[in-house]
Amino acid sequence: MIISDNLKMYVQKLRSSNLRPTKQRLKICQFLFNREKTFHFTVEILNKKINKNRGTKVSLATIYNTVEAFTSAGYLKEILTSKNKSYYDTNTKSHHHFYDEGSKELTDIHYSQIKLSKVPIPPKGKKIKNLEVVIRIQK
Amino acid sequence: MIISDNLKMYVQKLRSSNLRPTKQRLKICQFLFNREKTFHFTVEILNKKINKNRGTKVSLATIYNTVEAFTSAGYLKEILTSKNKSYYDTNTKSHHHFYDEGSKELTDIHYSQIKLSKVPIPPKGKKIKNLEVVIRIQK
DNA sequence: TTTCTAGTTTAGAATTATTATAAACTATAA
DNA sequence: TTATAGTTTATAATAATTCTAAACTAGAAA
Ligand SMILES: [Mn+2]
Ligand SMILES: [Mn+2]
Ligand SMILES: [Zn+2]
Ligand SMILES: [Zn+2]
Repeated sequence: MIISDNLKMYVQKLRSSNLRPTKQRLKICQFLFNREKTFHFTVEILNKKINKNRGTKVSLATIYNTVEAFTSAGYLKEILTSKNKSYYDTNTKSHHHFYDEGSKELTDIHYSQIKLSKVPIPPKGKKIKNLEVVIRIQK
Repeated sequence: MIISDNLKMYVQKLRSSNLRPTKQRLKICQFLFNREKTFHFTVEILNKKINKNRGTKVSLATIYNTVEAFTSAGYLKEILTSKNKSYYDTNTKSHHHFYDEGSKELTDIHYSQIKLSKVPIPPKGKKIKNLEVVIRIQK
């Protein structure tokens, strides 16, 4: 197996978070992070894509474990949008989304594209943890 | 059984939506709508409250059916906030929420308390269905 | 008032997404 | 090379919700 440059990069990235660079994790890194644009996905989608072309299979449990590990490490962000499925995002910067109720797909909205000119003060003792907007759209 | 005035009102309300005024639905109406302030709940919470004091029990299936029927009829609104549990709201007007990640409770924010001075145009062919903000708070 | 029937309730089974378990495997430090 | 903690995996368990089908009932019609 030829170790490409970006593979070496992912090995470092994983090591820096105390995650061993296993072949499963590296395969998932390549798939998720070796791309230009933001990728939004559910575990179901990721599992299908990773295991599409036959070859060494990555188990569903490992897909779940890895998504959880990458989220904890800050490589992925969870987007709360749907009531019965978790969505994840390779764009970990603070930003907003369109959520298409028909196709069930998320699209990025750059943080500066929404301006909140009035925001209420949270109840005392509480602070705002997250203020990212999900705009629900449909045909 | 004495039929109180508000019970008669709920009978009409249900009939107007082609829902038969069964004793289960009326009990749930009394509990949900005979109050001053907004009530936010999950099916689990509603089930506990309705079946707290022993007496005639309403089955969990009926709680689910009724919440679904009331939501379709426009008497309840579903709030998408948590990844694995549905939240409902007796306040069906357009408004925003604080969601406390600790207590997992929703609090109303009046529609006028948040001002969005810049909102992106949705992709062509799509229109905005809902623009209600959930502000996640914690200690 | 009685009868009829579509609508409703219910217990329990099924489904879906996710998490837990525990045995087999493996990266890597010693 | 060996030891071992971390990882993967199949499978079981769990939690929320939906489905199923039999029993029940509201209310229209006879
Ligand atoms: Mn669910
Ligand atoms: Mn779940
Ligand atoms: Zn995004
Ligand atoms: Zn509310």
